[in-house]
Amino acid sequence: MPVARRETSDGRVIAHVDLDCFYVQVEQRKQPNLRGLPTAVIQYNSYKGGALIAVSYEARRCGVKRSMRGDEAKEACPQIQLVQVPVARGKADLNSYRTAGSEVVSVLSQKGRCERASIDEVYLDLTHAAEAMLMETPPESMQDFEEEVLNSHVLGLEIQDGSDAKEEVRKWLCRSDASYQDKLLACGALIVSDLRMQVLKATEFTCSAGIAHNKMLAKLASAMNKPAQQTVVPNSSVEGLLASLPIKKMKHLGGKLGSSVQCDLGVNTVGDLLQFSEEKLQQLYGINTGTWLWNIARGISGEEVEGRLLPKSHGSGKTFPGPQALKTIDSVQHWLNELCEELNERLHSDLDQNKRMAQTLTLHARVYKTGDSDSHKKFPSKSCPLRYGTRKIQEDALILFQAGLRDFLGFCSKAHGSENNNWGVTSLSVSASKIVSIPSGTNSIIKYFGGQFPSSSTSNQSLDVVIDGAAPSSPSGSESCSGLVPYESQLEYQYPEDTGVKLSEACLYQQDPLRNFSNKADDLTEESSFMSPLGSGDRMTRDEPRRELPAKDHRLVSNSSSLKAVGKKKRAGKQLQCAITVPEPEISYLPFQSQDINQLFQALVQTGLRPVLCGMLVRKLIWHAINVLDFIDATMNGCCGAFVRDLNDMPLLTSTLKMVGIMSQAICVVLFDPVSAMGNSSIINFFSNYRNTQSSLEQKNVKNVEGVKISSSLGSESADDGYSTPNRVGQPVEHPREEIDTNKSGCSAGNMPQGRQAWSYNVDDIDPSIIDELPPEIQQEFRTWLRPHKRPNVVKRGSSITHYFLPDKTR
DNA sequence: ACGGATAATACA
DNA sequence: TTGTATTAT
Repeated sequence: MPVARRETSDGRVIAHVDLDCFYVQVEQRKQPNLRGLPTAVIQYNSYKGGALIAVSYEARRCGVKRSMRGDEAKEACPQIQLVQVPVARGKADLNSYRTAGSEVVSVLSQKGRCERASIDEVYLDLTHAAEAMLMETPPESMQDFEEEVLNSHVLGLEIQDGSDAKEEVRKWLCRSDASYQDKLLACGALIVSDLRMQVLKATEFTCSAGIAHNKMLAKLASAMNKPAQQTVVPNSSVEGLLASLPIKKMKHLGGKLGSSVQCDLGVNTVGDLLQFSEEKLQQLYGINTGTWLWNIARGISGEEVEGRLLPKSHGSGKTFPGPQALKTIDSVQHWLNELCEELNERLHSDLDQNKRMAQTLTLHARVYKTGDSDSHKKFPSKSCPLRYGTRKIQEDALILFQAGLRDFLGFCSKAHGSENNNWGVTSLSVSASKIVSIPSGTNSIIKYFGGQFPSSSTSNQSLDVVIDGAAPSSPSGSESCSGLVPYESQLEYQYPEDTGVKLSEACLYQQDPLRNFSNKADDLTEESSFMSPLGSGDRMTRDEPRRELPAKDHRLVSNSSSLKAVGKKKRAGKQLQCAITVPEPEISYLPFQSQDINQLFQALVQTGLRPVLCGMLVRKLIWHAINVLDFIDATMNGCCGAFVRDLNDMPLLTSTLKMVGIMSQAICVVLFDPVSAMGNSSIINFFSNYRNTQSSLEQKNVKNVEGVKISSSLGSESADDGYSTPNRVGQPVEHPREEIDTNKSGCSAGNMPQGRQAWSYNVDDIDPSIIDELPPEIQQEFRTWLRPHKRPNVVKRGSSITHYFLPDKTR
């Protein structure tokens, strides 16, 4: 349910744009001879002519409906042209539609904030553009209008019989006695019609649109006149519209909730909800949903148009209906491999094109169980940190599946090989989520404060980058993972602590038997090596087997302007030495070295910004640092990354949450002063101040956490992956049990060394106006930290460890 | 258990 | 937090 916000800030101009039968249009653009013909897009030709997923308006007029089968469609409309969805790796490949959708977005995102709501829908916030037009060139001053805008539909505008609709629309658009809001909508209509023409020109796609004062109404309106038309919803027509709008037509009410509402309250239309008090609705449907219902009955919807042009997750899935159900681990592995390959491809596109990386891998499956009583039990979804590289994703996905299967089957079933007659997989999907931008944001901040950091000038030298060829990758291929591996044995597998270093080194450089067979492009990224700043000895000098580095692979070539390649050997002793290979040039981060975080904070304070803002900046920097390390880890499987992985690479462990705080600390220490992480350092001291505030309960938690850590070398290790071997270099962190934060410790100034100001802060106490002090290009990012979300339905459970470094997104 | 593949979001 | 459920196209 959307956030139920009460404010009726409805001077806004919101548009919803919807591509008409989008997949059909994409195919028709590919094959122009299909234009104007009744056409449908189908996938999987095999069964009953395939499933219809898009139907042209010509075909709809013939009575063809989506969710018909290809055969039925032929029956209803013999002339229909059926086009198949492209197939890749044995499954539907929707990429052409995704890119076509992006083309449209790039046109539509020009006149205001744009939210890509789905592959073929966007919301636009055109408030500013409309206001500007009203100021500069109001419709009433215009001589004539484009034909297109005169085709708009204006809800509630009476068109007399025999009168000219376009003339009526023209008059409505330039009514000088209209309300301010209506005038804004008129401007919106002009803008949207112009945008739609631009879309047509640039992409050859037609779309329909709704223009209203909020998202909900705009969405309703865009569906009212299709295809290739637009509809305006003036305030005056809202009441009438909702009064006759069936509940189920409303977004979010098309399913069970809508049915309940109809049932419980005995209502049919949205307007019928007007008679119920907000309290009543809340009492029935919860605080958020109740308020939301109360609002929509009045045409109120405070949802913001999110400025988001890209998807928040990527997924690849396939169903195996009926007889096609997968009955063996091997077949599951085969399909997982295909799905992961596609996912990997898309992740790499996203990385290349958008500089984003996903952090979580999730596996979903539908599995039936024959015979057993609880055969309706759902197969559990499982997730783990996402490591980049096809094979890693494939391995992890299989492990996740096996873990899920183990849960699903319970302990009853013995693990016998790969043959199992008890179950069948009817659908598989892998998805990648928690996508973050890689640290160009840090860069932008640093640039903004460029040169203002005292003594932080070690700059590039502080991060020495080694460009190196490949090191061996996992020998665990398909074969070592086949068969049902008992989950417990994976979990318990561990390396002896004291031999950690040697062992990992040995593993790291062992010859990979599969290496010569690797020929996939992505292997380049997963096989790159990464040197630890903490590792003993200089591994770079070892004459390990090395793959030639193709110069053309830009992923392995760093941009020397921001990252210095120091060759194979240079190790400057005590300075931070990170060997980093970046997937793209341009990536630079932390071009300074801070002796401790507080110094950074102080440096920021000296720039004149308010301390609370500086605290946010510090956090943001560290937050990006975390991303960097994840990135390094994912790309390199390096030793720095191993730090993180020790703490983080625990697929399937639910106690990961507890680790986050400690992980953050480890990252911080490693990034800022890894050498000192081995001994005493100002950072350690800095953090040790927090130990005092630690409660005994928290101590207990930490203890558990450590226990978990020791026995949690799950996943890659079980796959005998030299890279993923926990690369325990000495003691990971000197004081791993230091508390990270408590809800209120917030960092009282008394705890601060030398009585400096605290750089921590409490989001609740922040005056949002501080953001205005920031440069515009950063403001937006910070705003999202402060944006209040919804009232929690339940009282927040007190978690003793808050995320010290992560921005508090929930207020 | 053929409305498939994919995405977002709310909630526990 | 992870995992589940709902909704939509």
